[in-house]
Formats: sequence, structure tokens, C-alpha cells
Amino acid sequence: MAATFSYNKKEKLKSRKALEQLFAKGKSFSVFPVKVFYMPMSETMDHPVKVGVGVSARNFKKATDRNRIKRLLRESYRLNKLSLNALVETKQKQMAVFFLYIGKELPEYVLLTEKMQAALKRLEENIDR
RNA sequence: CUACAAACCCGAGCUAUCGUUCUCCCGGCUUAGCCGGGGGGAAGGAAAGUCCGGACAGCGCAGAGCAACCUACCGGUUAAGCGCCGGCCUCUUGUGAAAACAAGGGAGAGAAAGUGCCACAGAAAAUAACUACCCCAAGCAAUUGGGGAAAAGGUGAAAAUGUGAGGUAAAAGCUCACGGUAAUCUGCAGUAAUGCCGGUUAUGGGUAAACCUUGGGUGCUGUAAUGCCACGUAUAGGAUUGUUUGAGGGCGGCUCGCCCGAGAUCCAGGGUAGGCAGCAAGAUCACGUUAGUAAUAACGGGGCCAGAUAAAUGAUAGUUUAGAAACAGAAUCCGGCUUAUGAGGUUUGUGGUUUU
RNA sequence: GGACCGGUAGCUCAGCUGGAUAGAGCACAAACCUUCUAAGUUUGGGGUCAUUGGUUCGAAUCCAAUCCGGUUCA
Repeated sequence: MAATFSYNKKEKLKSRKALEQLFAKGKSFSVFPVKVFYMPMSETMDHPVKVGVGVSARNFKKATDRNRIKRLLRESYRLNKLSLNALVETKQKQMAVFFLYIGKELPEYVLLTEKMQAALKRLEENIDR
């Protein structure tokens, strides 16, 4: 697959079953204000790394705010995902990842990009464990 | 010219790079799909609150009674409405000597069917007699008893239709005159609410956003409805109950009636949580003409304008308006109402200032 | 997406149905008791009854709209 910055339907984590498993059995760490859930998957998927994003409706009542945070999360993942994807692919693994925003204020794009880079780096370190 | 208020309009444009979703065309492949290239569409005026009303679907194309809920001046408008338009009555404010005019508000049927409630104060708060007044009786007298009488009495949100005259023992709509209010009848104007003139009757405090009465209306549930396809498990276990002496059901609260009827309820455990239709051409949008005071309707030719499913419009940089736009994100679809909202524009009203 | 409930003192609640004093417990403050503290006793302060409007003589209570918080169905 070509190394692009895409983030289309295939790369999204959509299955309700997979999400339940991820939250129940997956591991997690947080790089404030983002909490990362991740889990290696055994069954084959149509893309090696599937990613979802989310915000709590409790912290952000307005739908526009939630939409914006999700967009920013997606954007920062999309632009920084390359090395993780390459690593996972060379190791012949499959992964499900979920980014949950746990802050209580609207983030700046620059800050969120930094945090996302840090989170992805840590994911790469933890990939074998 | 400026400040404030109200109503309406508008709700951002362009360029570059990287991306999302739907769709059409072309090409390729290992052809229910995927990949590559190209074209096109892609949130709102409120998408919101869920406060009303429909469309559509299912429930037996739901039968009777009660209950419950909604609604309430009149006419028009609409698919429909607690919306909108026009009118009537009424209240408040302003101007005015008044008539009236202007602006704004009105859950605007019935208190003369019945029941309830009306604190404190006050004689009394609704079949009014405490004081004072008048008459009769008793008593030397103070006074006591019986009756008449709503004309006077601090109060109170509210006190029994106002003024004047007659009348009387004292009084009283008891009678009369001029009024007020309510009901009703004739006539006139108006489709009607209602208004005006005249007559009759009454003079009964308020409260129906207290119960209630009257007129009108409502079957219920909602697109996660509903129809279908695919996949999977346990045709297993325990308890209670029932099979014509009828469990249970027919998605509304109760009763009745009708129909179906061999399973029903609970416990523990197991499985699935995918796809297609519904689902995007319609009470549609903008324009024009005609009818109408208006809401709105009819006609004409023209346009096609989101369709996702952990859920699509973004990020970065520059630039323009005007200041790195405010409120804010479709989820079955429409018509309203309500609320939030940046800058600018238009109109109307009020105040101030300057010039003539 | 639909349905429903609530908002009263710093906290937990009553009062609302049925209209006229805003109250209870805990907490807080002061005094008494004690060598001191706790406990106990007595006293006190503290409320735009979520907001706005309406009905009424009078509204925490009735009605309407709005804001905020919560529950529930599939």
C-alpha cells in the first residue's frame, strides 16, 4: 500500500464487537489530554491498523465542539501515522487503537499534534508488549 | 448627523497543499467487490428546544359505554394546527378639553346549574342586624325582651347599583326621574362576533391558570416504526401455572362485547448485534403573472438541491470584506411556534444636536 | 430518536396536592459546662424558593415559556 496521509473508511475502527473487546480487554495509557486504548488483533482485518476517536458528551455538551475535537484528532493522526503503520506492517501484526479525548477544554491544533506524536511514539515502544 | 428600541434581509468569498463522504463516466483486476484517473454534489436560519400540527407505517383498514386529555370572541387561510391573516370586544400607556387617535397586551365560553374557598382586619366576606335608628311590651329608672329596617359606622383587595325626589314610626328599587351593569326581544348595519335606536326583566361580590357545566375535538404507538435477506446458539436445564372447568393474547386507562387460543411467567446460562429496502422529486425551490386588505391560492415556463451509520465539510498558510465571524452540526420528511446569535444593510418609532 | 422527573439554607430534604409563619437534620458562630478538647445544653446567623412573565386581593405552591440537572425505552 502506498504511504499516504489518507484516513478512509477502511482505517476506521467501526465494529461494535471490536470496540467492546478493546475497552474490556485492551491496554491503555494517557498522554494528557488524550487517552489511548490499544490492542493487538488476531483475526485478519482489511487494514493493519484501525483507529477510532471519541469525546465524552459529558464534558462537551455541544455537538459542534465534539465534532471539532474528533476532527482535530483525526487530522493529527492522519498526518503522523506513517511510522507506526510501517512498523506494524513489517512486524506482520494487526492493531486496534482508540483515541479518547479526556480534557475539558477545547484544544489547540498545535498542542494536539504534539501530544499525538508523543502518543504514537509510545505506541511504537509498547507494540511488542 | 447621532443614540436607543422593534421588525425584516444576510449568515461569508477567493487561492494553494493534504484529506472525508455520496454519485456519474472511463480503464484495469484475482469481478456481488476492489484499485487508478476524471467530472459533479455535500449542513442551518435556527439543523437546537421537542412546544404544537401533519405525511407515512404498524397494531384486527378498533365495536359500545365510562374515564382521561386537549380546546374555547367571530370570520378567513391551510394537508393540518394551540400557527398565520383580518375583524369585534376589552385592558394598559401616551396625546387630547372632549370625541377620538396611536402603540402594546388579553387561556376572550359559562360565576343567573351546583359545590368549595376568600388569611388579617371588620358587626358582617354572602340565606348580612354588632353599634347607632324606629315601633311594641315590661320597668320609677338604668335597662330587658320581641319586631322593623341595609340610610350611617373605624376595617378591608372586595361591603350588596349611583345621584336626586317622593314615601315612612324609622327605612328600604318600596315608587318615580336620569344613569350604570347584565340577560332578552323587535328593527337597522354586518357573513358573523358585534354595534346603534327602542322595549321588557333583573340589580344576583370575587375566584373556573378551584372542582365543575356547556359546545367542539382526540384510537394508540412511533422510522431503532415497518418489510425482507444473511449468520449463529441449546429441538438442552430449573421453578410456578394452564389446556374447553380456558392460561394467555389481540401494543390505549377501566368495564362490556367480539375474535384468536396451547402455551404463559420467572431463574440460571448461551447466541447475535451484519446487510438491503424504508431513505431523499417534494403540501419542493427561486422567478413572473393574476385574484385577495392580508394570510394565502391558482397558473406559467424553469431548476434538481446532503444522505451518513462510532456517523462525512476539516487542517495549515495567504488574502478580501470588517476585526484571524457570532449562535451553532442534518439522522424519516415537511408546516409552524419558541429560544440562541457577529458585522452590515433597509424600514418605522422615540430622544438629542447642528443648519436654514 | 422518543418518553418522564426534579431544581427550596454550605449539604441532605420537608412544605406544593388543599394559596396567607419558609421549616427540620447535619454543618457554621457565640455562650455555658471542662484545666483544655470532644460530647452535652442554650442561643444565633444564613434563602432573589432556578429564571422570566401571567392568573389572583395575595404565588415556593396554580399556569405558560426558558435555563440547568437527572432517569428511562428501543
